[in-house]
Amino acid sequence: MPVSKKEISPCPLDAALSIVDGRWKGTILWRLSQQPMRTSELRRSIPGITERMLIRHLQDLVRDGIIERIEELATPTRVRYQLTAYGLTLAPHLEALCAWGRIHLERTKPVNQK
Amino acid sequence: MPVSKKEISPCPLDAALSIVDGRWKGTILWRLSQQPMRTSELRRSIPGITERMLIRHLQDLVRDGIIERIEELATPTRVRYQLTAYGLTLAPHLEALCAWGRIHLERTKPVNQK
DNA sequence: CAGAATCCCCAATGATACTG
DNA sequence: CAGTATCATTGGGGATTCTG
Repeated sequence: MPVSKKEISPCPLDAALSIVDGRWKGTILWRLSQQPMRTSELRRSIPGITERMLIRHLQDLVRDGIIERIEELATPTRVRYQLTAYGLTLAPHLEALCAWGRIHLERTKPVNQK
Repeated sequence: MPVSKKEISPCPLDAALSIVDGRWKGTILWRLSQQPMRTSELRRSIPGITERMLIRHLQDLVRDGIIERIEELATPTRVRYQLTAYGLTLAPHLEALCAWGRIHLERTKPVNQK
């Protein structure tokens, strides 16, 4: 039986990583950890993402309790996404990784000196 | 042209996440951050992983400079893998995530009370 | 024992059109 | 604007076999 991706390893690191597992989740969380954003703002700020994946990932993150969906009252539907209190407990670790990633990018950059 | 997975987003968080992106990389790094291990030890300690993916992921991590491959002198080939100095700079962040993951698992556990 | 080489499937992602 | 519904594609990764 095909085991769903993260079930056979009770490794807590995998549990955490599964939250950000998805082509665009890292980027999305990166933005939202800076400030709450509306759906269209997110889409525009993430070049290349499709509407489908944006919504899908946002729903995943909502389901996991990391972000929350706020409907603003307006005639054209307006929705804002922002980190939850729980999401805020994860954010610092992602920021740390982010800082490491910056160094990693510099370290890697010279390679693509084509 | 199909953009290779992590190129279009210069998001440093994604850069860091790409390192641990792979079905078993989290688990592998988790073990190796505890202690250096031989290939067969790793395989035995990670139930479910196939030889193919173990080797593949190990090679990825070596290429990324996170771990290093040490050939021990012995008649039956013996290889040991361990974190590099660079990998050691990443380890603390993974451990932090790991700690968060433990909490997350507890938080999630009640759901699977089948 | 460590690793390479094939074959192949399916879930994740993309593209696109549609709804309230 | 936010979200849904389909269909097509792809590459990650599982199963298996082979080599030194």
